[in-house]
Amino acid sequence: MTAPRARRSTRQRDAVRSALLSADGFRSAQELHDVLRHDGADVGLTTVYRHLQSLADAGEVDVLRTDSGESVYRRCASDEHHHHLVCRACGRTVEVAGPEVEAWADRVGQEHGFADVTHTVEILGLCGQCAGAT
Amino acid sequence: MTAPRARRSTRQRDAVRSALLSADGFRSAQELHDVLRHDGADVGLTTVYRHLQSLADAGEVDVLRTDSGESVYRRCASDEHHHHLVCRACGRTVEVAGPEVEAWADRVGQEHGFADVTHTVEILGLCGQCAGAT
DNA sequence: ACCGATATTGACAACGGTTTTCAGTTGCAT
DNA sequence: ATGCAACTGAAAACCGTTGTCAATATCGGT
Repeated sequence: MTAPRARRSTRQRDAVRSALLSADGFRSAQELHDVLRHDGADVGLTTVYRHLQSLADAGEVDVLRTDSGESVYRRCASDEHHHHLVCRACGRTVEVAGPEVEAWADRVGQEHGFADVTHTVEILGLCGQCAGAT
Repeated sequence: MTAPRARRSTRQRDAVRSALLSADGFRSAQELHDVLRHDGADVGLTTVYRHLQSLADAGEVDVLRTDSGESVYRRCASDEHHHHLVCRACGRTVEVAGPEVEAWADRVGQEHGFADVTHTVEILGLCGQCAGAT
């Protein structure tokens, strides 16, 4: 519960980071855990959860919630604020900017007297490959 | 698991419906259960979950996921596709339309070769009352 | 290189929301 | 009224996630 005074670099943390890097879409903690085990990295599931959380807190990874309620993580190329176009079938993800959406959300908030306005915007679809494979 | 062939009208289903109607924002299953019990309606938690799910499937109520991962439900005034401006503090909700956002999402999907595109858009903030009560 | 302080790890248990189970109850068509 | 299928709800199962805590690993100081 007490916050660490310094962050140490460990085999496990690096393993989680690299597993994220080798993924091309959002992955759940358990999926990443499986990948790591398959690669022989042998990192505890608890530890995977902890690092994902800490990386998310640090802004190194983006977090989304699936319809089933589980959290999925992704190391995004852009550090800027952006949104995602995600393939429902394979998880492939494209990072997209949407200046007009940002403006719209802020304006709507203001019009209704809301302060401290944030928003969540995600686009789902079937990517070219998955749509073709019908 | 087998789908019912007919839907019956019961005291419990009506109770859940009316509890939703008297709420002005999104409510969790457990909150609704508490309200019902407080009103002497005495409906089982399991039953509340079942009806919320069935009402959601029928499109009678909208469902959102909170940050903590729990589902919250609301009977919306509009049957049309719309989004929500929700107060982080009190849950008060305003239904908003966003034609430009719809267009933007569709365009982004198309540009990247995605088919069957849907989107989720929610705006969060502090409503006038809650922001003032700091 | 060695030490000691302390951050990290991981098996396991606990947690919280949601779903399933199943035996008893109730609505509704006949 | 009667029968059947839908409905109910207490309890158990489920599942992702977080807390516990003893053992271990890291790293700055020596």
